[in-house]
Amino acid sequence: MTGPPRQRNRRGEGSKLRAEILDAAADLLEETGSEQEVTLRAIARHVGIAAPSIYEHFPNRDAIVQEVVDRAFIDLRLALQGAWRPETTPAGKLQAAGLAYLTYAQEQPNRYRLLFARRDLIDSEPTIGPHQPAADNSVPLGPRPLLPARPAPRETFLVLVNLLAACVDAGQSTSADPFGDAVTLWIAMHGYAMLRISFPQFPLPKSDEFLDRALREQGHLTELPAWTWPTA
Amino acid sequence: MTGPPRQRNRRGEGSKLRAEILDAAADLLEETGSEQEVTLRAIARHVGIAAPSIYEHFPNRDAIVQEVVDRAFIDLRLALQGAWRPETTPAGKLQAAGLAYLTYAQEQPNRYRLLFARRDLIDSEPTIGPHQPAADNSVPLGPRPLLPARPAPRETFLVLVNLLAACVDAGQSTSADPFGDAVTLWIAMHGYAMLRISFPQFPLPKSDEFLDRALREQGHLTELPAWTWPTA
DNA sequence: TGTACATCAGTGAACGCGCGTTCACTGATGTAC
DNA sequence: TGTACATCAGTGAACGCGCGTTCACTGATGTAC
Repeated sequence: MTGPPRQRNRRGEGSKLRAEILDAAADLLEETGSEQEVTLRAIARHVGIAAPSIYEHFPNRDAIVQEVVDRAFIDLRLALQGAWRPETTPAGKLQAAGLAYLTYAQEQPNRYRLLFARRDLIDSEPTIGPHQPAADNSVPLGPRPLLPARPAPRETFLVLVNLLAACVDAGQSTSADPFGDAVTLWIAMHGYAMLRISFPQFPLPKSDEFLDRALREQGHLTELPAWTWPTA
Repeated sequence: MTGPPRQRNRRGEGSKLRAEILDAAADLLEETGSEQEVTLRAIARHVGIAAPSIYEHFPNRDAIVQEVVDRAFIDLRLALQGAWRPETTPAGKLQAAGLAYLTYAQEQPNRYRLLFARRDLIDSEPTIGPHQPAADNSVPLGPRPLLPARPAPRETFLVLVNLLAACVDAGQSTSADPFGDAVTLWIAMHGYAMLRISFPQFPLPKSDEFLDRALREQGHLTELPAWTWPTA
């Protein structure tokens, strides 16, 4: 460790260091792009503390990474839910959330990739729900029982489902299967986001154009607001 | 190292070990799912040799991983190109290649993920080509100059472009921009493949249904052969 | 055909490194009286 | 107000481990004569 010794937190403020550790881990992850490089000692260096100090706040290295991933999913969900103004129409909300999704992936590519790369998350992720029969639009969108194991991915995806269902209710989408169409929409957005991360030089369409096309073709949206702000 | 000592190769057959090393590295990668776990010593253990023996055939660990990635891209391209019978129509070829793509990703998920996860590949991948004006269908599909740095990803993608352009020529696609539409098709297939890998339990559509929908909507195919073999 | 020797595939021991984790500790902060 | 003491945030040294890489070597395979 270099530099002047760190000012110690006062009594009762030990949790400040906990937050600093998590921030440092998230920073390191985004910088290095590799979960393996987020070592306990690298985190400690980044915060400016001795490595054993971390054990006051986390039982082991993996607990830190786990919490970083959970926070990343929550941040993504909050980004989607905070993307629109309250008075916006459902279609405008879905459009804004979609752009927020692509923007999140583009601005924090390594964090976004990590969301889908954790083996434990992959293995434990339960079925979100069966395909709903397309007879009516009554997708079970209310509060579902939260399974204890990592609800974050499910909750994030359900934002999309709910928004699309709201479009149907408002007559702005002709989707007969909002759940299934939200899945296809997600596939398109994920594919776009991942390819853009993997090959930044590849001539992908612009994100707003791609998103509008996906909303129309995969989400069966019939009315889409014009873009009023510039996108990449 | 355990077990009986390995039978040494005869003179002039040293390159057999080279192939074994590459195979072992590919196996390890698919088993562990993590590039970092493909250590030089783990490879040596898997082959049944002493670790330094590898240096007879590769300058260092990274050269092995690099070659594994290159081979994976080539294998994917060969899988696409070997997917159809010679007498198949262009639309049938594209359909078969698309299914081969999704199958490759599903059967070798970690290998597929690695294709898109190498930082050096990402940074060095040059622009494949600009969007072509949609005025005519003359996408430059002939042999392009192969840039020395990692042509494998480009060549693989160009298989899709060429197949879609052939569909246009044969009147089986109304695409006005085969290059751009192949990009969108690739986005859809990549999104499907990656989500299926990340969340095997998630209720995605079946791969043949998804593919046909993508071929129609993204590829503007007008005629699609019926599936004559079962898919997952 | 026999033998001395060169070649070459592969080995074993060792190196320095960064890692996660443990342990006994230090010294400033706050509290009891 | 002063002082002894408990608390608690954080430290420094050390551990065993697996890693990539190096080095001098071994011993079977093939060749020259």
